[in-house]
Amino acid sequence: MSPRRSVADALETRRRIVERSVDVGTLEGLEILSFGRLADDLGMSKSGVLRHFDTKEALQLAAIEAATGAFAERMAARVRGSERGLERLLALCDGWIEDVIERQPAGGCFFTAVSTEFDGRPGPVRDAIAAALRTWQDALAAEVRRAVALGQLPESTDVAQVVFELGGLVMGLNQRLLLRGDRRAPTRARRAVRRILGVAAA
Amino acid sequence: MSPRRSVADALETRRRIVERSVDVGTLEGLEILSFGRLADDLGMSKSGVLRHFDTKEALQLAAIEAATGAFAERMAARVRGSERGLERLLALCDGWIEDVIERQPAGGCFFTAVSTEFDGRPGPVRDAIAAALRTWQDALAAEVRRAVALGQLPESTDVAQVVFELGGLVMGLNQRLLLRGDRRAPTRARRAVRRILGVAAA
DNA sequence: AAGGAAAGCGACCGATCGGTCGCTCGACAC
DNA sequence: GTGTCGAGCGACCGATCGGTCGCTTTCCTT
Repeated sequence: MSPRRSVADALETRRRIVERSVDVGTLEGLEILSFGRLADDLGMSKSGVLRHFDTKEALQLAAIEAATGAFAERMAARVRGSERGLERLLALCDGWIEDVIERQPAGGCFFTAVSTEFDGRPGPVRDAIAAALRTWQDALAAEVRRAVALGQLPESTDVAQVVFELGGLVMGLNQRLLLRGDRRAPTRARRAVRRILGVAAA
Repeated sequence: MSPRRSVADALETRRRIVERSVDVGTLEGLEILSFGRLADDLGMSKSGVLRHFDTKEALQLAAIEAATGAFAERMAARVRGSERGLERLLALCDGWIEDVIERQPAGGCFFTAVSTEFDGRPGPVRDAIAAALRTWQDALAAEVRRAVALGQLPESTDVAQVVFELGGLVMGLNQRLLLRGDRRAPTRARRAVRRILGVAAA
Protein backbone atom coordinates (compact mmCIF):
# COMPACT_ATOMS: atom_id res chain seq x y z
CA MET A 1 0.00 0.00 0.00
CA SER A 2 2.37 2.66 1.21
CA PRO A 3 5.90 1.27 1.37
CA ARG A 4 8.95 3.11 2.45
CA ARG A 5 9.35 6.65 1.21
CA SER A 6 12.44 7.96 2.89
CA VAL A 7 14.53 7.75 6.03
CA ALA A 8 12.93 10.92 7.30
CA ASP A 9 9.49 9.38 6.85
CA ALA A 10 10.53 6.39 8.92
CA LEU A 11 11.57 8.65 11.78
CA GLU A 12 8.30 10.48 11.42
CA THR A 13 6.42 7.19 11.64
CA ARG A 14 8.25 6.31 14.81
CA ARG A 15 7.47 9.69 16.23
CA ARG A 16 3.79 9.26 15.45
CA ILE A 17 3.73 5.87 17.15
CA VAL A 18 5.36 7.21 20.28
CA GLU A 19 3.16 10.28 20.34
CA ARG A 20 0.05 8.18 20.13
CA SER A 21 1.43 5.85 22.80
CA VAL A 22 1.88 8.73 25.19
CA ASP A 23 -1.72 9.79 24.64
CA VAL A 24 -3.11 6.31 25.10
CA GLY A 25 -0.85 5.81 28.11
CA THR A 26 -2.16 8.98 29.71
CA LEU A 27 -5.81 8.28 29.01
CA GLU A 28 -5.99 4.54 29.56
CA GLY A 29 -2.63 3.35 30.76
CA LEU A 30 0.61 2.04 29.32
CA GLU A 31 -0.37 -1.56 29.97
CA ILE A 32 -3.56 -1.34 27.95
CA LEU A 33 -1.48 -0.17 24.98
CA SER A 34 -1.43 -2.75 22.24
CA PHE A 35 0.27 -2.99 18.89
CA GLY A 36 -2.93 -3.89 17.12
CA ARG A 37 -4.90 -0.96 18.36
CA LEU A 38 -1.99 1.40 17.85
CA ALA A 39 -1.77 0.20 14.26
CA ASP A 40 -5.48 0.79 13.71
CA ASP A 41 -5.27 4.27 15.20
CA LEU A 42 -2.39 5.18 12.92
CA GLY A 43 -3.79 3.51 9.83
CA MET A 44 -0.99 1.01 9.48
CA SER A 45 -0.39 -2.67 10.04
CA LYS A 46 0.51 -4.26 13.33
CA SER A 47 3.77 -5.57 11.93
CA GLY A 48 4.59 -2.10 10.67
CA VAL A 49 4.42 -0.85 14.24
CA LEU A 50 6.38 -3.82 15.51
CA ARG A 51 9.17 -2.99 13.06
CA HIS A 52 9.94 0.07 15.22
CA PHE A 53 9.57 -1.50 18.64
CA ASP A 54 10.41 -5.14 19.11
CA THR A 55 8.55 -5.49 22.39
CA LYS A 56 5.74 -3.79 24.19
CA GLU A 57 8.10 -2.88 26.99
CA ALA A 58 10.39 -1.06 24.55
CA LEU A 59 7.39 0.89 23.35
CA GLN A 60 6.40 1.79 26.90
CA LEU A 61 9.93 2.95 27.66
CA ALA A 62 9.98 5.03 24.49
CA ALA A 63 6.69 6.63 25.49
CA ILE A 64 8.07 7.51 28.92
CA GLU A 65 11.20 8.98 27.39
CA ALA A 66 9.19 11.03 24.93
CA ALA A 67 6.79 12.27 27.59
CA THR A 68 9.69 13.21 29.81
CA GLY A 69 11.36 15.19 27.04
CA ALA A 70 8.16 16.89 25.99
CA PHE A 71 7.36 17.88 29.56
CA ALA A 72 10.86 19.26 30.08
CA GLU A 73 10.57 21.29 26.90
CA ARG A 74 7.18 22.69 27.80
CA MET A 75 8.43 23.64 31.25
CA ALA A 76 11.56 25.23 29.84
CA ALA A 77 9.43 27.30 27.50
CA ARG A 78 7.23 28.43 30.36
CA VAL A 79 10.03 29.67 32.57
CA ARG A 80 11.94 31.29 29.73
CA GLY A 81 12.72 34.85 30.62
CA SER A 82 12.11 34.47 34.34
CA GLU A 83 15.02 35.09 36.66
CA ARG A 84 16.46 32.23 38.62
CA GLY A 85 15.25 32.03 42.16
CA LEU A 86 11.79 32.63 43.51
CA GLU A 87 10.51 34.13 40.27
CA ARG A 88 11.43 31.08 38.27
CA LEU A 89 10.24 28.76 41.02
CA LEU A 90 6.81 30.35 40.90
CA ALA A 91 6.86 30.22 37.11
CA LEU A 92 7.70 26.52 37.36
CA CYS A 93 4.85 25.81 39.75
CA ASP A 94 2.29 27.88 37.89
CA GLY A 95 3.49 26.46 34.59
CA TRP A 96 3.20 22.97 35.98
CA ILE A 97 -0.35 23.66 37.06
CA GLU A 98 -1.13 25.25 33.71
CA ASP A 99 0.28 22.22 31.96
CA VAL A 100 -2.04 19.85 33.78
CA ILE A 101 -4.97 22.08 32.90
CA GLU A 102 -4.08 22.30 29.25
CA ARG A 103 -3.54 18.58 28.94
CA GLN A 104 -6.83 17.81 30.61
CA PRO A 105 -8.54 16.67 27.37
CA ALA A 106 -5.56 14.43 26.64
CA GLY A 107 -5.99 12.70 30.01
CA GLY A 108 -4.15 15.12 32.24
CA CYS A 109 -0.74 14.44 33.66
CA PHE A 110 1.07 11.54 32.02
CA PHE A 111 3.28 10.87 35.02
CA THR A 112 0.47 10.88 37.53
CA ALA A 113 -1.30 8.30 35.40
CA VAL A 114 1.61 5.96 34.77
CA SER A 115 3.24 6.30 38.17
CA THR A 116 0.17 4.95 39.92
CA GLU A 117 -0.16 2.29 37.25
CA PHE A 118 3.33 0.90 37.77
CA ASP A 119 4.06 1.73 41.39
CA GLY A 120 3.15 -1.80 42.41
CA ARG A 121 4.84 -3.51 39.50
CA PRO A 122 8.63 -3.91 39.58
CA GLY A 123 10.58 -3.71 36.34
CA PRO A 124 12.32 -1.38 33.92
CA VAL A 125 9.15 0.59 33.17
CA ARG A 126 8.57 1.41 36.79
CA ASP A 127 12.25 2.31 37.18
CA ALA A 128 12.10 4.68 34.22
CA ILE A 129 9.03 6.40 35.64
CA ALA A 130 10.64 6.73 39.04
CA ALA A 131 13.78 8.18 37.48
CA ALA A 132 11.83 10.74 35.48
CA LEU A 133 9.92 11.87 38.54
CA ARG A 134 13.10 12.04 40.51
CA THR A 135 14.78 14.23 37.93
CA TRP A 136 11.91 16.65 37.90
CA GLN A 137 11.71 16.83 41.68
CA ASP A 138 15.45 17.37 41.89
CA ALA A 139 15.13 20.27 39.48
CA LEU A 140 12.37 21.74 41.60
CA ALA A 141 14.47 21.30 44.73
CA ALA A 142 17.39 23.06 43.07
CA GLU A 143 15.23 26.04 42.31
CA VAL A 144 13.91 26.15 45.86
CA ARG A 145 17.45 26.07 47.17
CA ARG A 146 18.37 28.85 44.81
CA ALA A 147 15.55 30.99 46.12
CA VAL A 148 16.76 30.35 49.66
CA ALA A 149 20.31 31.23 48.71
CA LEU A 150 19.09 34.47 47.23
CA GLY A 151 17.32 35.31 50.45
CA GLN A 152 13.91 35.17 48.75
CA LEU A 153 12.79 32.30 50.96
CA PRO A 154 13.64 31.95 54.66
CA GLU A 155 16.85 30.21 55.65
CA SER A 156 14.73 27.73 57.62
CA THR A 157 12.94 26.43 54.51
CA ASP A 158 12.74 22.63 54.46
CA VAL A 159 13.49 22.10 50.78
CA ALA A 160 12.55 18.43 50.62
CA GLN A 161 9.33 19.14 52.49
CA VAL A 162 8.38 21.81 49.99
CA VAL A 163 9.06 19.56 47.02
CA PHE A 164 7.13 16.76 48.69
CA GLU A 165 4.08 18.95 49.18
CA LEU A 166 4.23 20.40 45.68
CA GLY A 167 4.25 16.92 44.17
CA GLY A 168 1.12 15.83 45.95
CA LEU A 169 -0.54 19.09 45.15
CA VAL A 170 -0.36 18.56 41.41
CA MET A 171 -1.63 15.00 41.73
CA GLY A 172 -4.59 16.31 43.66
CA LEU A 173 -5.21 18.98 41.06
CA ASN A 174 -5.10 16.36 38.34
CA GLN A 175 -7.66 14.23 40.16
CA ARG A 176 -10.02 17.11 40.84
CA LEU A 177 -9.91 18.31 37.26
CA LEU A 178 -10.37 14.95 35.59
CA LEU A 179 -12.62 13.12 37.99
CA ARG A 180 -14.78 15.96 39.18
CA GLY A 181 -14.35 18.67 36.60
CA ASP A 182 -13.66 21.02 39.47
CA ARG A 183 -13.08 24.41 37.86
CA ARG A 184 -12.00 25.91 41.15
CA ALA A 185 -9.14 23.43 41.42
CA PRO A 186 -6.54 25.51 39.52
CA THR A 187 -7.09 28.50 41.77
CA ARG A 188 -6.88 26.29 44.81
CA ALA A 189 -3.68 24.77 43.52
CA ARG A 190 -2.07 28.16 42.92
CA ARG A 191 -3.14 29.29 46.35
CA ALA A 192 -1.65 26.16 47.89
CA VAL A 193 1.64 26.76 46.10
CA ARG A 194 1.88 30.19 47.73
CA ARG A 195 1.04 28.77 51.11
CA ILE A 196 3.62 26.00 50.79
CA LEU A 197 6.28 28.49 49.82
CA GLY A 198 5.13 30.98 52.43
CA VAL A 199 4.67 33.63 49.78
CA ALA A 200 1.78 36.07 49.56
CA ALA A 201 -0.77 35.41 46.82
CA ALA A 202 -0.44 37.47 43.67
CA MET B 1 -14.56 -31.26 42.24
CA SER B 2 -16.01 -29.06 44.97
CA PRO B 3 -19.60 -28.19 44.14
CA ARG B 4 -21.88 -26.09 46.17
CA ARG B 5 -21.75 -26.60 49.89
CA SER B 6 -24.05 -24.01 51.39
CA VAL B 7 -25.41 -20.52 50.94
CA ALA B 8 -22.91 -19.23 53.46
CA ASP B 9 -20.09 -20.81 51.47
CA ALA B 10 -21.30 -19.15 48.32
CA LEU B 11 -21.24 -15.78 50.01
CA GLU B 12 -17.79 -16.57 51.27
CA THR B 13 -16.67 -17.40 47.75
CA ARG B 14 -18.03 -14.15 46.49
CA ARG B 15 -16.24 -12.32 49.26
CA ARG B 16 -12.97 -14.01 48.37
CA ILE B 17 -13.35 -13.04 44.72
CA VAL B 18 -14.02 -9.43 45.58
CA GLU B 19 -11.21 -9.30 48.11
CA ARG B 20 -8.75 -10.61 45.58
CA SER B 21 -10.11 -8.19 43.00
CA VAL B 22 -9.44 -5.26 45.29
CA ASP B 23 -5.87 -6.41 45.77
CA VAL B 24 -5.23 -6.94 42.08
CA GLY B 25 -6.93 -3.66 41.32
CA THR B 26 -4.69 -1.83 43.75
CA LEU B 27 -1.49 -3.45 42.58
CA GLU B 28 -2.06 -3.66 38.85
CA GLY B 29 -5.32 -1.98 38.04
CA LEU B 30 -8.99 -2.86 37.71
CA GLU B 31 -8.76 -3.15 33.96
CA ILE B 32 -6.01 -5.75 34.03
CA LEU B 33 -8.30 -7.88 36.23
CA SER B 34 -9.43 -10.98 34.38
CA PHE B 35 -11.74 -13.84 35.23
CA GLY B 36 -9.20 -16.42 34.19
CA ARG B 37 -6.42 -15.14 36.34
CA LEU B 38 -8.77 -14.52 39.24
CA ALA B 39 -9.92 -18.12 38.96
CA ASP B 40 -6.35 -19.39 38.99
CA ASP B 41 -5.48 -17.27 42.01
CA LEU B 42 -8.47 -18.61 43.92
CA GLY B 43 -8.09 -22.21 42.78
CA MET B 44 -11.40 -22.36 41.00
CA SER B 45 -12.69 -22.36 37.44
CA LYS B 46 -13.30 -19.30 35.32
CA SER B 47 -16.97 -20.15 34.98
CA GLY B 48 -17.19 -20.51 38.74
CA VAL B 49 -16.09 -16.92 39.10
CA LEU B 50 -18.40 -15.81 36.33
CA ARG B 51 -21.31 -17.34 38.19
CA HIS B 52 -20.98 -14.54 40.77
CA PHE B 53 -20.35 -11.64 38.41
CA ASP B 54 -21.88 -11.69 34.98
CA THR B 55 -19.58 -9.06 33.55
CA LYS B 56 -16.18 -7.66 34.24
CA GLU B 57 -17.70 -4.28 34.91
CA ALA B 58 -19.93 -5.73 37.62
CA LEU B 59 -16.83 -7.21 39.21
CA GLN B 60 -15.03 -3.88 39.09
CA LEU B 61 -18.00 -2.13 40.65
CA ALA B 62 -18.17 -4.76 43.39
CA ALA B 63 -14.47 -4.25 44.08
CA ILE B 64 -14.95 -0.50 44.39
CA GLU B 65 -17.90 -0.98 46.72
CA ALA B 66 -15.95 -3.39 48.89
CA ALA B 67 -12.89 -1.17 49.01
CA THR B 68 -15.06 1.78 49.93
CA GLY B 69 -16.70 -0.11 52.77
CA ALA B 70 -13.44 -1.52 54.04
CA PHE B 71 -11.81 1.88 54.02
CA ALA B 72 -14.73 3.44 55.85
CA GLU B 73 -14.58 0.73 58.49
CA ARG B 74 -10.86 1.07 59.01
CA MET B 75 -11.20 4.83 59.34
CA ALA B 76 -14.10 4.50 61.74
CA ALA B 77 -12.02 2.17 63.88
CA ARG B 78 -9.13 4.62 63.89
CA VAL B 79 -11.13 7.62 65.10
CA ARG B 80 -13.10 5.63 67.65
CA GLY B 81 -12.86 7.34 70.99
CA SER B 82 -11.71 10.68 69.65
CA GLU B 83 -13.92 13.67 70.24
CA ARG B 84 -15.59 15.33 67.32
CA GLY B 85 -13.81 18.41 66.06
CA LEU B 86 -10.11 19.01 65.70
CA GLU B 87 -9.15 15.93 67.66
CA ARG B 88 -11.10 13.63 65.37
CA LEU B 89 -9.98 15.55 62.30
CA LEU B 90 -6.36 14.96 63.21
CA ALA B 91 -7.14 11.32 63.97
CA LEU B 92 -8.72 11.05 60.54
CA CYS B 93 -5.72 12.55 58.78
CA ASP B 94 -3.14 10.58 60.71
CA GLY B 95 -5.21 7.43 60.35
CA TRP B 96 -5.48 8.03 56.64
CA ILE B 97 -1.72 8.39 56.41
CA GLU B 98 -1.23 5.31 58.56
CA ASP B 99 -3.59 3.38 56.34
CA VAL B 100 -1.59 4.15 53.21
CA ILE B 101 1.57 3.06 55.02
CA GLU B 102 0.09 -0.19 56.23
CA ARG B 103 -1.32 -1.06 52.85
CA GLN B 104 1.94 -0.37 51.12
CA PRO B 105 2.73 -4.04 50.50
CA ALA B 106 -0.74 -4.50 49.03
CA GLY B 107 -0.11 -1.70 46.54
CA GLY B 108 -0.92 1.31 48.68
CA CYS B 109 -4.09 3.30 48.32
CA PHE B 110 -6.77 1.60 46.25
CA PHE B 111 -8.47 4.85 45.33
CA THR B 112 -5.33 6.61 44.23
CA ALA B 113 -4.62 3.68 41.95
CA VAL B 114 -8.05 3.31 40.38
CA SER B 115 -8.90 7.00 40.21
CA THR B 116 -5.95 7.71 37.95
CA GLU B 117 -6.73 4.59 35.98
CA PHE B 118 -10.29 5.62 35.17
CA ASP B 119 -10.13 9.40 35.26
CA GLY B 120 -9.87 9.51 31.48
CA ARG B 121 -12.43 6.78 30.82
CA PRO B 122 -16.11 7.66 31.13
CA GLY B 123 -18.52 5.05 32.42
CA PRO B 124 -20.11 3.58 35.52
CA VAL B 125 -16.77 2.51 36.99
CA ARG B 126 -15.38 5.99 36.83
CA ASP B 127 -18.60 7.36 38.28
CA ALA B 128 -18.47 4.95 41.18
CA ILE B 129 -14.89 5.91 41.96
CA ALA B 130 -15.72 9.60 41.78
CA ALA B 131 -18.69 9.09 44.09
CA ALA B 132 -16.61 7.23 46.65
CA LEU B 133 -13.96 9.92 46.68
CA ARG B 134 -16.60 12.55 46.96
CA THR B 135 -18.18 10.88 49.97
CA TRP B 136 -14.88 10.67 51.77
CA GLN B 137 -13.97 14.25 51.00
CA ASP B 138 -17.38 15.41 52.16
CA ALA B 139 -16.86 13.59 55.44
CA LEU B 140 -13.50 15.25 55.84
CA ALA B 141 -15.03 18.63 55.08
CA ALA B 142 -17.74 18.07 57.68
CA GLU B 143 -15.13 17.40 60.31
CA VAL B 144 -13.19 20.52 59.36
CA ARG B 145 -16.36 22.56 59.62
CA ARG B 146 -17.05 21.05 62.99
CA ALA B 147 -13.61 22.06 64.23
CA VAL B 148 -14.26 25.59 63.00
CA ALA B 149 -17.64 25.67 64.69
CA LEU B 150 -16.00 24.58 67.93
CA GLY B 151 -13.53 27.40 67.64
CA GLN B 152 -10.61 25.00 67.29
CA LEU B 153 -9.78 26.28 63.83
CA PRO B 154 -9.99 29.93 62.79
CA GLU B 155 -13.25 31.29 61.48
CA SER B 156 -11.45 32.22 58.26
CA THR B 157 -10.62 28.59 57.41
CA ASP B 158 -11.30 27.78 53.77
CA VAL B 159 -12.81 24.34 54.25
CA ALA B 160 -12.78 23.28 50.61
CA GLN B 161 -9.19 24.46 50.26
CA VAL B 162 -8.13 22.36 53.23
CA VAL B 163 -9.83 19.26 51.88
CA PHE B 164 -8.32 19.87 48.46
CA GLU B 165 -4.84 20.06 49.87
CA LEU B 166 -5.27 17.03 52.11
CA GLY B 167 -6.35 14.94 49.15
CA GLY B 168 -3.28 15.72 47.13
CA LEU B 169 -1.10 15.20 50.12
CA VAL B 170 -2.06 11.57 50.52
CA MET B 171 -1.62 10.91 46.81
CA GLY B 172 1.87 12.34 47.07
CA LEU B 173 2.58 10.21 50.11
CA ASN B 174 1.40 7.14 48.27
CA GLN B 175 3.68 7.88 45.34
CA ARG B 176 6.72 8.55 47.49
CA LEU B 177 6.24 5.39 49.48
CA LEU B 178 5.62 3.05 46.58
CA LEU B 179 7.79 4.48 43.87
CA ARG B 180 10.74 5.66 45.91
CA GLY B 181 10.44 3.81 49.18
CA ASP B 182 10.84 7.16 50.90
CA ARG B 183 10.77 6.38 54.61
CA ARG B 184 10.67 10.05 55.48
CA ALA B 185 7.43 10.51 53.58
CA PRO B 186 5.06 9.67 56.46
CA THR B 187 6.70 12.25 58.72
CA ARG B 188 6.55 14.80 55.92
CA ALA B 189 2.89 14.01 55.36
CA ARG B 190 2.02 14.43 59.04
CA ARG B 191 3.93 17.68 59.12
CA ALA B 192 2.09 18.89 56.03
CA VAL B 193 -1.26 18.06 57.64
CA ARG B 194 -0.39 20.32 60.56
CA ARG B 195 0.68 23.06 58.22
CA ILE B 196 -2.48 22.82 56.17
CA LEU B 197 -4.62 22.98 59.27
CA GLY B 198 -2.46 25.68 60.83
CA VAL B 199 -1.92 23.55 63.91
CA ALA B 200 1.35 23.14 65.77
CA ALA B 201 3.11 19.80 65.31
CA ALA B 202 2.68 17.25 68.06
C1' DA C 1 -39.26 -38.16 49.63
C1' DA C 2 -39.41 -35.04 45.72
C1' DG C 3 -38.12 -31.06 43.23
C1' DG C 4 -36.27 -26.62 42.38
C1' DA C 5 -32.49 -23.38 42.88
C1' DA C 6 -28.01 -22.43 42.28
C1' DA C 7 -22.65 -23.05 42.83
C1' DG C 8 -19.19 -24.75 40.33
C1' DC C 9 -17.20 -27.09 36.27
C1' DG C 10 -15.44 -27.93 31.50
C1' DA C 11 -15.97 -27.26 26.75
C1' DC C 12 -16.38 -23.91 23.64
C1' DC C 13 -16.96 -19.22 21.06
C1' DG C 14 -14.95 -15.17 18.35
C1' DA C 15 -11.78 -11.55 19.27
C1' DT C 16 -7.52 -9.87 20.63
C1' DC C 17 -3.17 -10.27 22.74
C1' DG C 18 2.32 -10.12 22.02
C1' DG C 19 5.23 -11.64 18.71
C1' DT C 20 7.50 -14.20 14.33
C1' DC C 21 8.36 -14.83 9.52
C1' DG C 22 8.81 -14.10 4.67
C1' DC C 23 7.86 -11.05 1.24
C1' DT C 24 7.55 -6.61 -1.54
C1' DC C 25 9.34 -2.52 -3.06
C1' DG C 26 10.99 2.15 -2.74
C1' DA C 27 15.17 4.83 -1.11
C1' DC C 28 19.85 5.29 -1.34
C1' DA C 29 25.01 4.30 -1.95
C1' DC C 30 28.01 2.86 -5.35
C1' DG D 1 22.31 0.79 -13.47
C1' DT D 2 22.81 -2.30 -9.95
C1' DG D 3 22.64 -4.06 -5.28
C1' DT D 4 21.76 -3.48 -0.50
C1' DC D 5 18.95 -1.89 3.19
C1' DG D 6 14.94 -1.62 5.65
C1' DA D 7 9.96 0.14 6.32
C1' DG D 8 5.81 -1.76 5.92
C1' DC D 9 2.64 -5.66 4.95
C1' DG D 10 -0.11 -9.97 5.56
C1' DA D 11 -0.35 -14.50 7.19
C1' DC D 12 0.24 -16.96 11.02
C1' DC D 13 1.40 -18.68 15.97
C1' DG D 14 -0.06 -20.08 20.84
C1' DA D 15 -2.12 -17.80 24.68
C1' DT D 16 -5.54 -15.23 26.80
C1' DC D 17 -9.41 -12.29 26.74
C1' DG D 18 -14.75 -11.67 28.07
C1' DG D 19 -18.49 -14.44 27.89
C1' DT D 20 -22.06 -18.57 26.86
C1' DC D 21 -23.89 -23.08 27.48
C1' DG D 22 -25.05 -27.49 29.38
C1' DC D 23 -24.15 -30.44 32.95
C1' DT D 24 -23.41 -32.28 37.76
C1' DT D 25 -23.93 -31.98 42.50
C1' DT D 26 -25.47 -30.33 46.65
C1' DC D 27 -28.40 -27.52 49.55
C1' DC D 28 -32.83 -26.22 50.84
C1' DT D 29 -37.83 -26.02 50.61
C1' DT D 30 -41.96 -28.44 50.58
